[in-house]
Order: sequence, then structure tokens, then C-alpha cells
Amino acid sequence: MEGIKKTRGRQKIEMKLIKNEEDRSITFSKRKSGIFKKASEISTLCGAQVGVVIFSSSGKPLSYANPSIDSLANRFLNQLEEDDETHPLVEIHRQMRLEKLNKEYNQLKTDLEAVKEKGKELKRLAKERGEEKGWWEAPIDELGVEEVEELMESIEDFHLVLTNHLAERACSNKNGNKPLHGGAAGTSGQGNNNSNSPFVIDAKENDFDLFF
Amino acid sequence: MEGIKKTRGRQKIEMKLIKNEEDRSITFSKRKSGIFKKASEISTLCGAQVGVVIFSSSGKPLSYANPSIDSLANRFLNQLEEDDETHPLVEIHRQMRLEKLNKEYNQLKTDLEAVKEKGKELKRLAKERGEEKGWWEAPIDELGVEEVEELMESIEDFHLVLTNHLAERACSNKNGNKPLHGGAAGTSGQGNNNSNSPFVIDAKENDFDLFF
DNA sequence: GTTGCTATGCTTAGCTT
DNA sequence: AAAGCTAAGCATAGCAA
Repeated sequence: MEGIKKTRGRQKIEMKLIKNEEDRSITFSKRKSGIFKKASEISTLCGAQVGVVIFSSSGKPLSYANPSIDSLANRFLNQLEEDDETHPLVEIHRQMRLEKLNKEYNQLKTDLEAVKEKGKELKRLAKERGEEKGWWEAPIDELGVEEVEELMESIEDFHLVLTNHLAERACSNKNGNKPLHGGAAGTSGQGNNNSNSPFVIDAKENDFDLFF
Repeated sequence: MEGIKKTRGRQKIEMKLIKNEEDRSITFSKRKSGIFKKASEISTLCGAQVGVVIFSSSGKPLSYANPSIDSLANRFLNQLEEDDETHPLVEIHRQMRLEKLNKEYNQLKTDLEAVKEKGKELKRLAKERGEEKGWWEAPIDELGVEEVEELMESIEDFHLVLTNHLAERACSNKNGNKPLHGGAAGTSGQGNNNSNSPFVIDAKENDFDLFF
């Protein structure tokens, strides 16, 4: 009842890089959730397709996309809460299955995002070369060839990745067929570690987190 | 001073599609700005790379990406406000130049986004086929081949687009070389209209808006 | 390293212009 | 129909556990 306040509540902060590393990572985590939530909401309210990718300062890619992951996450949640009592074996099967699906999906998504990221890098590089001079100030022809060629290489690599995916699938028509639900989300350690490869953002933690 | 309230203030709304079309588009516009702002903020505060793409219900792609577009937009704004007095001819040259750059950039970006969009569509299709059954419930092999092949086609098309870009640039080493600044942002009507092409989202308004 | 709390700043639904 | 307003709902900075 007294005038003693437990906290100062939300405080205004300067819009610049948070220097304290811990604060920064907490803020990142909280705001990331906020953005994903907003993305989810505009998608629901307005029927818009939304894609958000956030690379943390450590290089970890986190993403939200409508409507797939959205509903997927909801399914996960519902399942986790509703049928907590299942046969252990089925449960294990589910988990393995989901882990594989999740991994596959993440790989595909990572590749896709990497292509996009490559495009951004193109601009970034062009910008950095001229100190403060942005790429749009440079002559058109000057910024063209090398970067576009680089991008094309990425695309070709991406194409290769997809080809492999296809091949793998074509050869493995022997997995279970029963539609299954929910389970744990995290997949870890994908092995694909080559810092110079166009599709590896950060070899050490190249995983996707599912939102929610 | 009296207790008469001018408005009811913000009201709670159900988290479902807004049926009234006008309300929906207003909400879309407002929340889109909100999301872009949040994206900008997490980028600044946490040094994170962020990419956001939102397709309005009419199919118009809007995007925010850190840091390129962000700073680019600021440059535009600054220029527009600061050197409003220049030689008309130079001004015209700038505008043409920027229009071309902007167009090029938008095209590249559109292509990039479209590839990503294709990936999302893949999931969407897989989801729709089984009524309420999400793609992750379907057997892995069932959802693989056709959609991935479709995606691969897109990639090949994209590759072609890039090849053309490259070729165009290689042949046109005759344009002006003077680094120039700011100007108007909007480009309109790109002509590239083929609803079944993998890279045309909405032929009628296939442009990008710059944020801010 | 997370999670929960609370007071406060920020966003935005419904109006008005 | 685009921009501005107001009040209420929401997000979140700084702590605490």
C-alpha cells in the first residue's frame, strides 16, 4: 500500500547498441519473441503471409513464417499438453520422426534463408568498400559482376542441396506412413561445418529454434 | 476536465481475421509499420541482422532488412531534405539513375523473396492437401518429390534471371560513372507480368516499398 | 542462463479531420 | 483515404528469485 515501488518499471533506453552483453542477450531474447508474436498477429488478423529471420549476434538464425511454423507450433503445444499419456514406444517413434522432419525442414529453410542472406551481404559488401559510400551511390556497372557471380554460385550450391534432398527422398521410400503428432522440438548438431560454404551461417550453432 | 471521453481508446480485439476490409487494411498498415520498427530496433539494440518480408493480402511484398535498406532509406531522406537546391539537369540525372538502381534492386530482391515464398508455398500446399492435416503429419516421402522439384524449377529460373542480369551488365559498360546521391524512391510498373511465373507474386503491383 | 514480476513506456483500435 | 488523436491494451527494462 505504501509508496515504495518494487521496480522502476520499464525505462526509456537509448536506441543504440546495448554494450552490456548480458543485458543485450536478454533484450534480444525478449524482443525476438515480441517480433515473432507481432508477425503471428498480423498474419492472423490480416491474412498476410509473413516471414521473419533474425540472426543473433552470435550468428544463430531464428525464424518465423506464416502459416506453417505458426500452426505447427500450436500443434506442438496442444499435443504436449493434451496427450501426455501415450505408449513410450510410440512416443519415441514420434520424437525420432519429428526430429527428422524438423531437421529436414530446418535444412531447407536454412538454405533458403542463406540465399536471401547472400543477397543482403551483396549490398553490405558494396557498401563497405566505399567507406561511407553506399552501394547505390556507386556506378551501376562497378558493383555488378563479382557479387552477382558470387550470388549465382550460391544459387547453384542451393540447387545442388535441393537435388540431394530429392535424391535422398527418392531412395528412402521405406519409412513409416502413419500420420503422427507432436513431440519435442529441438534438433542439434547438423555436422555441416564449412565456414566458407555459402549456406553455413555459423557452424557451431546452425540450428533453428521453433517459435513458442 | 470532465469525465467525457473522446474515444474508447484501444480496444481488445479477437485474434482472428478482421472481416471488414477497410479495417483490415488499416490494421495491416499500422502493424506493418510497428513490426518494421521493432525489427529496426532489435537490430540496433542487439546488433542482430534482421530480415522481414510481409506479403499483404493483395500480394504486395513489403520488406525490411538490416542494415542495407535501413541506412539506404535514411540516406534518401537526408538527401531529400538537405540538398533541395541543385541544378535541374543533375537532379534529373540523379532521379533517372536512382530509378534504375531502385528498379534493379527491387527486381533482385523480388526474385530472392520469391524463392523464399516458394518454400513457404511448398509447406502450404502440403498442408492443404490433407484438410486439417499439417505437412509434418504426412509421411516424409509423400510430401517430398513434386514440391521440391517445383522449387528446383524456381531456383533454375532464378539462376536464369541472375544470368541475364549479369549479361546485361557486362554489355552496358557505358553508363555514367559519377557517384550520386539521393532522390525519389518510388518506381512503378515493371511490366514483368506472368501470373504463372515463379517470380511474379502479383503482376499488378509487383513493386517494393522502401521502409521509412 | 531462465523465469516471473511490476511499473512504465509504447502500440494501436476506434474515431475524428 | 491518409494522417492525427485519445485512451486502453501490451510490451518490456530493470529487478528478483
